Amino acid sequence: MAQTHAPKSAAAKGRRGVYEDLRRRIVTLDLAPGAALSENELAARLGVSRTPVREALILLADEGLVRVFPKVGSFVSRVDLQAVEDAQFLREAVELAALGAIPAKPAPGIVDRLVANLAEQERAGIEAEEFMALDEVFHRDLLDLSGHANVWTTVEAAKAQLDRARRLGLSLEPDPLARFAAEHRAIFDAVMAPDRARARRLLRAHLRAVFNDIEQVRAVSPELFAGDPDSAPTRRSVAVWE
Amino acid sequence: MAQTHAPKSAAAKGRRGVYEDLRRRIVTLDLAPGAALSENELAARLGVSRTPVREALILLADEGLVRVFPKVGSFVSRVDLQAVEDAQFLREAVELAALGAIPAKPAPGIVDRLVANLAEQERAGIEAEEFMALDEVFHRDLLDLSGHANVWTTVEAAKAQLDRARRLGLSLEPDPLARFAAEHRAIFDAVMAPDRARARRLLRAHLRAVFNDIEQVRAVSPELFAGDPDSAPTRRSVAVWE
DNA sequence: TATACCGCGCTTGTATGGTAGCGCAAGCGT
DNA sequence: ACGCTTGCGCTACCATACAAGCGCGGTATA
Repeated sequence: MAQTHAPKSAAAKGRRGVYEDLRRRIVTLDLAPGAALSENELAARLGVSRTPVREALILLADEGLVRVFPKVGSFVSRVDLQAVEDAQFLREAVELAALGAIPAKPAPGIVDRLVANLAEQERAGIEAEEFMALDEVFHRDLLDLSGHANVWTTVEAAKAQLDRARRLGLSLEPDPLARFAAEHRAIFDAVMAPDRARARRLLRAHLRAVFNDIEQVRAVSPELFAGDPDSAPTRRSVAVWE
Repeated sequence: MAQTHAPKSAAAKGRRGVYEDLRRRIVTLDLAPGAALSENELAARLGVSRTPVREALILLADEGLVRVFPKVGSFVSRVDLQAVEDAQFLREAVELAALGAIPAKPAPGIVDRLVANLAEQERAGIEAEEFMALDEVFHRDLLDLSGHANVWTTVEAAKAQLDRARRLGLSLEPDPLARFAAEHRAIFDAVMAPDRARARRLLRAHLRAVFNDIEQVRAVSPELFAGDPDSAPTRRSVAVWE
């Protein structure tokens, strides 16, 4: 955990910058579920005042990635199985509906992007982080084909819940990336065939693959999951030598 | 427009109170699309400081009900046809998917609530506002039957976009409430039959009924709709004698 | 030793002050 | 009379100060 000394964020300041930074660190598990998020500490570390930090936390709380206990503290949300299941349900509903709304002649520009994207995914020796980004764009473009690209923001929020769970289980399989890429390719082919029924079946199976791993992770690292839905946080006093 | 004099909101203060108050006034068209929402003015009118007002506006902007132009002003979002269509798409996808996830033996408690709700809807001489509230609970409970009640928050956000459009067209039909109630009844009967295919068909038709009116409204009151997607607001100087 | 109590430090929530930026409008130059 | 410039008032944005509340930890007490 390389803790750089002072300002730390060369990226964009302001509410937007803080939001994006925190969100990225949460979904990538750089900030573990349950971690404390003190407004003061974050403000000092990011080199801004409490205001933009606080506003970013409010947005993240609204998104379900942060839990705020008034007058007590703010924390990274633990992985709630019900929340993951709900996110899965929402995403599946939207993406499958989008499949049915794709016109007979899809927009060529988007199709080209998807083709290039798939090629990148199948590149040998690709890193997990890069693959996740490509995965995101793939599903986004798939939604874009239906003409409802704006709905992505909603799917994205649900996807955040799923991604945390997915990353927990990434190490359980030898090479999941190649499998995901193959599934993406199969889905794309079915869409372009066009074979709607097959596309639906494949996409549904692809989306549901997440749950295979998550239960195993729960057995290994139960502290990352929410036991009591409304459990209160606790405070700890630690002695330091400055 | 009865402008009460001073504190105006006897309801809950704080961020939550301001948010709920503003949201209610926006979706009920009490605050018209395009209306200016000055932090200072709202803070003064609601009897709180700018901070909770600002935070509420941020949440509303994230929800798409408010548009913020930095250093210029905040305004109630105009009705964007694309946004309405996207909200429709999302809601349809989720609610139809929920229909498919309803178990063979639905939870009796929820069913009882639905039965009572339908009876209320069919009451003679019911007010529009009260009916809208019942409509909300009806669809919420329908989602609850599938076991994914938490997804309602997302549907609710989409519904806000739709409700504004719907209220604009409420006066175009002699008695739309009775028709809505009848459709609700038919959907509920199909769900309980159970006849999934019929339920799907009826629910889809019910949800899409909104668009029948909205185009007519656009012809009558174009200023409520967004022309240019990214049109900038303008400032006006008015002379007053205090 | 076990237990009730009270204070203190931390937290978020709210209020207020200062800053930068935008758009209009009046005023100057042409 | 027309176009450019400059000033002004407003805005949202960020920083800071103040207030209120919760929970732990030490202390006094049974």
